[in-house]
Amino acid sequence: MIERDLEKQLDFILKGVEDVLLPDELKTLLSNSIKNDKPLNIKLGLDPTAPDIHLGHTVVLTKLRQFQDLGHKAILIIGDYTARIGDPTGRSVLRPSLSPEKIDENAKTYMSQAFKILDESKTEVVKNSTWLEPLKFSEVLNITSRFTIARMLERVDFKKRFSNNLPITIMEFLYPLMQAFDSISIKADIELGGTDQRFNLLMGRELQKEYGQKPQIAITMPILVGLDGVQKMSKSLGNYIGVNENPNEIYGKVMSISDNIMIDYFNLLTRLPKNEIYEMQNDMKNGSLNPSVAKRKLASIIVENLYDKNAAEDAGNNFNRIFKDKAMPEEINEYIINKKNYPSGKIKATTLLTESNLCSSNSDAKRLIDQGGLKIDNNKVSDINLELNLEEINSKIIQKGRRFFLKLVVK
RNA sequence: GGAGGGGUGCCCGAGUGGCCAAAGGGAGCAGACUGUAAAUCUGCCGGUUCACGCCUACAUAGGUUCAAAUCCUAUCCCCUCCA
Repeated sequence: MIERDLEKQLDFILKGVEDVLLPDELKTLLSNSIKNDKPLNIKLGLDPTAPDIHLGHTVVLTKLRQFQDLGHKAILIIGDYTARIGDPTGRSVLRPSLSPEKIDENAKTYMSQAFKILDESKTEVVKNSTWLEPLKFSEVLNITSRFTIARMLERVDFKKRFSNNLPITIMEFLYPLMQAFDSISIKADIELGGTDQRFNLLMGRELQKEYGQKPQIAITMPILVGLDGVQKMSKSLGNYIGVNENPNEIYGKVMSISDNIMIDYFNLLTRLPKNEIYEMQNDMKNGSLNPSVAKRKLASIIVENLYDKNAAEDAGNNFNRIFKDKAMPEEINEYIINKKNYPSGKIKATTLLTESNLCSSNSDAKRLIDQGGLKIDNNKVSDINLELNLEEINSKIIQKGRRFFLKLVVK
């Protein structure tokens, strides 16, 4: 079951990672696992604080999936107990705590999305309330006695808050310890996390040592840049691709990323071998590979990962149809016009655009027409004041720019 | 508790009485180009109007002025320093 070739394993494991603590230990760990044919416990903890995930979150999931592919055991920890505190990482204020119901609800949607990446049949899912809830206070004391305040304050978030006289609750101090305790409970060999998790991952090592376990290897993954190519992918910045978006949308959004962040995406979001990615990079550099071809491949892989091969193919075809052949997509949303609302039997083109939400205002609609961006049944409209006869436009297709289509239905 | 700085359009940010619907950048939209929804270039980018204009807008509420984002007063919020 386990990939026998150590170099091959390393090749996949190290692809795209930000940092490994410690690389030498990782090597021996892997070769022992191969020798004894014993899969490693790969830990990934998720706090179900946000219900929706985007590609940025899948970086670490993809890495975990890669471990699964290599024959290791993925253990996904739902931080239902830790979520009650909230990870203080990157926070300058105390997180509002979530109700257990909300956490449960989040966890469900979170999981269903995470399993688009992970192989569900090979994933062990556990809630950390399983062991954190029944923990005795004496045990908590035992854990806390092994760490000092100074050690905790090494952490930047805490240090900043402390020196700025912002409150840090003792509870928050406990967070990294709880996460560390998770590692003990499942006997983690390797824990994955984002770069910001570095401190927490290290705590796991320390505590494992204290408990006489072999300390875990910590592997951190870099932050994924968003569609703008500059800032990190995040929902609030609007530069994200949601895991639940439809295939066409995902495909198109991937095609809209800058050529120069493509390789990062290949490294972090696909499971292609390192050398294949390297080759593509080279070929693009020397001109033998057109970047658009590579990007199509990327888009297609990402859609396939989240859906399936067919969806990826369809999305690719759809993209060709619209942007290469400049034709219409296969499926077009309908927009229903209610005759009753237009007793004259006519509707202004601008009104239609705003009513259907293609444009945000009449001025916007006028601008669009003015700039030559409106087509009705493939004919460019250039008259701002154009009035359309309801009978005539039934089942016709209006197009805004290159990407937005609506099929009119007059009822 | 004291001292100071600040709140501007979707975001960042300039503007300190009229030339301000408000520089510049980003995002967004459109056009050109392109085997890319890449890059690049061009235009647009509060609402309404064919247009002149009008309306709404620079934290909130009042006020001074022919005229305020800009001055005054009060209120709310944010930040920095001191205690």
